[in-house]
Amino acid sequence: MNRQELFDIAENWFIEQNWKPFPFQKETWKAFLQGKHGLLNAPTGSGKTYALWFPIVLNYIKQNPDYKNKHKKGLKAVWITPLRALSQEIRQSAERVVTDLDTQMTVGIRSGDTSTKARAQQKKQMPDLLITTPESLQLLLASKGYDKIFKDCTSIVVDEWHEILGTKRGVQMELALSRLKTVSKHLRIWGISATIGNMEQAREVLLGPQSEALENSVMIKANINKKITVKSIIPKKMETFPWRGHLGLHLLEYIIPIINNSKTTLLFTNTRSQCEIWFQKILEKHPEFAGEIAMHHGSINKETRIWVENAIRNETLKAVVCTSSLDLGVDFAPVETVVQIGGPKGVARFLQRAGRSGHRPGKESVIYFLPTHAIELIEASALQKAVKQNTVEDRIPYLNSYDVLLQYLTTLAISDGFYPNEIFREVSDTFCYQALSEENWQWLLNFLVMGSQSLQSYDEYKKVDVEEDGRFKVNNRGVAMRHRFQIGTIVGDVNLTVKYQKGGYIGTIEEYFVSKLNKGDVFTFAGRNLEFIRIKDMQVHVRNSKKKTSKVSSWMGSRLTLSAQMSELLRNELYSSGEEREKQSIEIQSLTHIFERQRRESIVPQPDEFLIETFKSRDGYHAVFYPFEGRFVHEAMGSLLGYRISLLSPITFSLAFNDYGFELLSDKPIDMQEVLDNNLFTTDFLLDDLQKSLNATEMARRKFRDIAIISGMVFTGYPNKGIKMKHLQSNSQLLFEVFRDYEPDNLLFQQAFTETFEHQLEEGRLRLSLERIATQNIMWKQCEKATPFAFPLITDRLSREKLSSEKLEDRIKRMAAILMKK
DNA sequence: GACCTGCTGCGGTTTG
Repeated sequence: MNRQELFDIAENWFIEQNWKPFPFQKETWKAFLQGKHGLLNAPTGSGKTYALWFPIVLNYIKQNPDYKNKHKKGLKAVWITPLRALSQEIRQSAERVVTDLDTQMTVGIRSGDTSTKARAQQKKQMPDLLITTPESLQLLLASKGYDKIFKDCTSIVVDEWHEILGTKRGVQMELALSRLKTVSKHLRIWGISATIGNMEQAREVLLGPQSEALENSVMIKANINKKITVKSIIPKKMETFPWRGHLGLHLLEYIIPIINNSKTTLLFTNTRSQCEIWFQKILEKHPEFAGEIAMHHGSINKETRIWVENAIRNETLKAVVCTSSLDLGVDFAPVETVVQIGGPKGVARFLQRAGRSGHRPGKESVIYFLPTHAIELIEASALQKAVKQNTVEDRIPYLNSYDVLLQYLTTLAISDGFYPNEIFREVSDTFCYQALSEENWQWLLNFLVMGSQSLQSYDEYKKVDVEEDGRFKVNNRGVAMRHRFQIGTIVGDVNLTVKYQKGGYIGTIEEYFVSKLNKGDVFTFAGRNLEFIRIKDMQVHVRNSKKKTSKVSSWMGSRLTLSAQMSELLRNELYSSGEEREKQSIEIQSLTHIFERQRRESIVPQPDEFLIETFKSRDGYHAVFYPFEGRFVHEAMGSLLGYRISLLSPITFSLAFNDYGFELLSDKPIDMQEVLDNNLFTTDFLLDDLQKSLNATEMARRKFRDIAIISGMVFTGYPNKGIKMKHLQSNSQLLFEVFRDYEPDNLLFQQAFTETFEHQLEEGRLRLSLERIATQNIMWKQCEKATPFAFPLITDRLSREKLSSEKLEDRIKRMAAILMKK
């Protein structure tokens, strides 16, 4: 069958379905059938699965003209999804293509949800088309004879590539692909990605920089312009609208008509506790919604979440309060309206959420933005622009993640073993390890065989043997077993399960929250009021309570920072406040009185200006700086500046920071003129000063915990045996200290610092923003008291507390105490 | 003078 004939089949199929073939699908089939690799830039709900299942099956037909009589069994294509929950839908589209084209191909899913028995069965006879996760793919690479499984695999599709690109799961994917390129001789690699800023780089990471695959590849853009309408909720009485805060409850009544006027509404909150509070408050103020609204976040029991998802689909719910747990996942056609409560911190996240509504081709997406404090209205205005200009963030790929590489090498060593030369070539073709030196490679190999220099006398770190023919192989079954348990790069927090005494799981909660509770205390979780009874076997036993309570479960998640794009948009909106009123957005207009007050007491900076405010209060001498660069950069810049000032004359500061700026507070006045004269914002010796200024070691220590687990140095325990937090924490800490004292050139130890600077403190952005400040005029204003801009910062006691090592130790002690009790 | 903080995701024998 030639290509044209195949093409006709496909086209007819589309006509029969009464679907209009989108040009991008034809384009994809064409490129695929020509043997090209590619990256398909298409949003969810655009028929992207058909765009690839089709050519995959057509290609099989092409290679087996007699396919109806003689079906050739064996794995032909692998579809990678980062979310197990998406597998079913992907399977359905595959099955439809397979049956409609009248082949006998089989479709299967392999993930953590697949039973052990089914997995074993599956390995004996692989389905033709397999849907799986990055982790399960690695587990396949960890089994003997994996090369035979993948020998005739012709295609691998990485779905939602933008989601995993900037994560260690992405690195894991790069490594798997580097192996499969060799094992599967006729492999086509395709990625599917939503629009991101660095689309070209996304392709490079997927296929390998300077690789043959990249040369023989295409980028296909679906160009489906979705109409998105953003509506900001602007309080009628701005005068009483708070300057700070994050819950946004004072605007609760504004969303009631929105919920009433729409079939189904999703309310996105930024944190799980915020989600709990909003759910509770809506019901409290509007009991008529009882049974019609629900809640969804990552700590709620899975069954409940699935129930909620289905209820959305069946249109039995009016509204769901949720966190980003509903960002991705099953498409909810009935969702008409989306509300974002509080700043989404990034444009992509906002668009993603907007796209959850109006999920039908040609339908408009509507998203309401509910600000939680005054300055967030500037963000609202910025988001309006962002949507118009189609701005989106980059996803920055990881570089040199030695921990993931060590895990991967161990994976290969427990299956068939590997020859270093062959694997080195493959690995150094990936984006992540393109700069991997021969010397570091040797270090890693040595680490596998000997443990590191300082761990040589401990046998548990000697995992891999070198065979006579030079093959690296794990021969210890215990090592192999434990490694399989621990494949993956997601290191979760240790949580306790919350359940009723007579059974019935409600969800998970952090130990630190429970540690604050006493027997009989009532707290809100998963929308219920629960009475705390006891902790037993890592479980929190509770019973329902009618008592009122103000204790709402909270979790210590990672903190979101304003993205670089959002920051820039925000600054631009701020500058626009100086323009004529007609040119301003309604959000900026609504802030007029705040801007006026800010101008009265200080200034609103213009593009060429950098604002510093100083004033004195009961608490001491305040110096507030406004780079508008997001909290991470401010944390770094604040400590950097504090350190540099203290070099001029001894002085101690406490630091506070938020997304808009940072504050140095001291009991002595700062000689600001001296600060300005000494050019303290310079990028010279940046890294060095940063190291000295903040507790980089403490931050790195926290990063190291993940690295130690991913690289396999610390074992997280057997399934269902309960994880001993104490051990986990202390083991990785112990290793960290050993390396710090005896082996500072250890690559994993160093990686902890690299990750701290690049990912936590965003050194690159810090540098850029310092350079920007260098070109601006410094506007130093000596104020009487806190200005509207300064107010949120100086009252932010929470961010002022810098994490100290004592805190961590306290935490471990508490944990140990709990473990001892049981 | 305004203030209830901190997301998501996966995996859990193999081999004879």
